[in-house]
Amino acid sequence: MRVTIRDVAHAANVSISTVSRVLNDTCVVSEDKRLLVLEAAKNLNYRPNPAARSLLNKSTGGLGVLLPFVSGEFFSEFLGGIDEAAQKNDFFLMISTSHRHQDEFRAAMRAMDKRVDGLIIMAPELGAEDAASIPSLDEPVVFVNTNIDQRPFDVINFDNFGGAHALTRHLLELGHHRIAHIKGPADARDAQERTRGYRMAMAESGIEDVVALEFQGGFTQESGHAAANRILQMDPRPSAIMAANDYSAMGVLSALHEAGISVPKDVAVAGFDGLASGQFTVPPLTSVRVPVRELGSTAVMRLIDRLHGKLADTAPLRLDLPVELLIRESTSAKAVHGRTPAFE
Amino acid sequence: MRVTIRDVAHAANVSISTVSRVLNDTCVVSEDKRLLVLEAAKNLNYRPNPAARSLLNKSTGGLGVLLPFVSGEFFSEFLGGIDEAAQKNDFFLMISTSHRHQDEFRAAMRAMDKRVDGLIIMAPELGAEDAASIPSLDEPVVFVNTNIDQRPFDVINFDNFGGAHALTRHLLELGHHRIAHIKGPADARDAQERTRGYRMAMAESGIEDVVALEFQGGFTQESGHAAANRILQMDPRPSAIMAANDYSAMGVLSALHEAGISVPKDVAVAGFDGLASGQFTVPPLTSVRVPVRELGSTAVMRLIDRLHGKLADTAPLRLDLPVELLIRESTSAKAVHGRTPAFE
DNA sequence: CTGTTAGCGCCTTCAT
DNA sequence: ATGAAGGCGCTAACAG
Repeated sequence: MRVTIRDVAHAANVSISTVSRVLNDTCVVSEDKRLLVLEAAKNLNYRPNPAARSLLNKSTGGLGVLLPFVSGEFFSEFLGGIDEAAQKNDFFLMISTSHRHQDEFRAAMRAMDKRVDGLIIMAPELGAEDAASIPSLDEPVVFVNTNIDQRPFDVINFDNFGGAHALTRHLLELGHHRIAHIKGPADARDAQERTRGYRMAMAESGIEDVVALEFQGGFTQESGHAAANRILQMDPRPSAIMAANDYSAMGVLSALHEAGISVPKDVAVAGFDGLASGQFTVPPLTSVRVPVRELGSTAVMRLIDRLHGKLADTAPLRLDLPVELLIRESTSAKAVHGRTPAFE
Repeated sequence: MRVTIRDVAHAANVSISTVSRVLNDTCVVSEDKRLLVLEAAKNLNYRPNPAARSLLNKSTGGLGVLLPFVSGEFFSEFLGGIDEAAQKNDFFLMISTSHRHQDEFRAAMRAMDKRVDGLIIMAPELGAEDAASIPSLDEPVVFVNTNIDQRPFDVINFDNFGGAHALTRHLLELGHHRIAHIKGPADARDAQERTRGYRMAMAESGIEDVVALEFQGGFTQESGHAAANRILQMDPRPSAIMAANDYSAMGVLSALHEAGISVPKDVAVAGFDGLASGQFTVPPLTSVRVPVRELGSTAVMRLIDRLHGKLADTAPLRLDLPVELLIRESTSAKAVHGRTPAFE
């Protein structure tokens, strides 16, 4: 933070406004002075101070991303999509995590405030109270994988309900009736939607009392492992397990392996998310591919459109990205490939 | 218009400086005015503008992270470690990627400049020319997983050489002699170190002409797959393959699977990085666990110490974090099943 | 075309 | 204890 525009002006024997004009190419400057300025700036290794600039501009050139975690395949892919789109549009990225905690969520919001031009928020567990505090920000916000029904924000989600419905139907069509379901975190709306899809498909098949088949999980491998062990104690034992996400399903696989139970012969297993590592499990995991990367890039593009004022009085976006059934060996020795049946 | 300190001062019937003093708790203010200010600030939802503040402070409260990619298990875990440590110390995070391209690397450096108080840079492919341009920054820098021999920066690496050496010895001790090696990107120093460890162990075993056993890879699954197919055409065929990282090794596993070759019975396979998903491959992958998460948090702590001036005239850090051999079934059936290895 | 001037929002001496 | 005034580095009027 040492060499300023003033130093450059002095070195080039011009005024500071001329320097500014040359560097921003904001109006015509005589060629000789232009070169002089460029030369001086280069020699002095001058780099404008973005803080000073954004004090005038009211714009930072940055996008904020607030999500539960940065690690894990799901968030990692999401960030990849965000990063690519942001870089392509010359925005820098500020990233914060909530760890699904309200206080960290608020702290992150505070930290991003005015340091970025817009926010992308993923908070599946976001309660109504937090949602209410969001309009206090000046920046436009795009929510992803979050259910904010009542507010005028752009919202981009996956078709969690449709995917879970299709996945459950897949199991039903294989002849399974007793399909246990391992739920995600109770407060996460995406998890709730998946459970809803499960229940709907079961109900459509005339299967009552699914509640007895539902087990609490937490989107983690450990929770899936624990739930599987509880499921194994049921009598009669379910012939299939549909976990709310792939990590849980991987926990299930390891629990079944430990118990000497063969998949899919004895018990079929399915996950959700379509993580790349699901190809490498034993056996490869049936799942629902959600377009995580695309979710990120779509959110960035939408946000940038808003920032450019292109969407000034457009109605808030409400988009559910389509998901895709990935049938692998964990449910059926025969692997097929297909899109989500239209359930809208 | 956004609400400024002036609005608060007006609403509370005090001067701007009083507001500043109350909000920053910078000197004693009479209790009644204090409450007045706090009240007004709350009512107006006043949030100080960080740009204006950092113009004076010359500090932003942020850390920059520059790395090749954000997605993938390796970078994802690294970011997790960074995020945790940064959050604990109330620093926000700016993240940019180079995709291993020089121009993107420089663009990212420019974007971070002055927007953060310090930088963590992971650039295994960093050439001497780029290294030369780095001192032009005013912020302190900690390099991770990067070899910058000649410059006075803090550098934290893994013991790539030692890990590769130990891993190769493990294969040699299992009785393998013809051990093929799939290298990482030619310009990546961490990959080079791993290759060096491989060569050293081979040489110590009296095995000459290893160059014929080395194949170019690129740290990706696809490159590992392609290299494996080339290896399979060798005559005599190597009995073991040591890949420069886990992703390559997973590509090898799939190529061998396609070719109907059994692992580890026909060919043993080993990776490097110790990714979590290596537990789920068929068979589970022998690897070298590198403490990625710890690398991130250590770098943050070191950087913050520098920022606090605690390390004013300390010599630059040069630290190699220890790695750990993870022996799984892809090299030795004994690891999981408790059977005698077939080679003996 | 170019230089001078007035802020952007805030903190920090200075006075009072 | 409080208010007024002077920048931080930069851009955007406004004159010349």
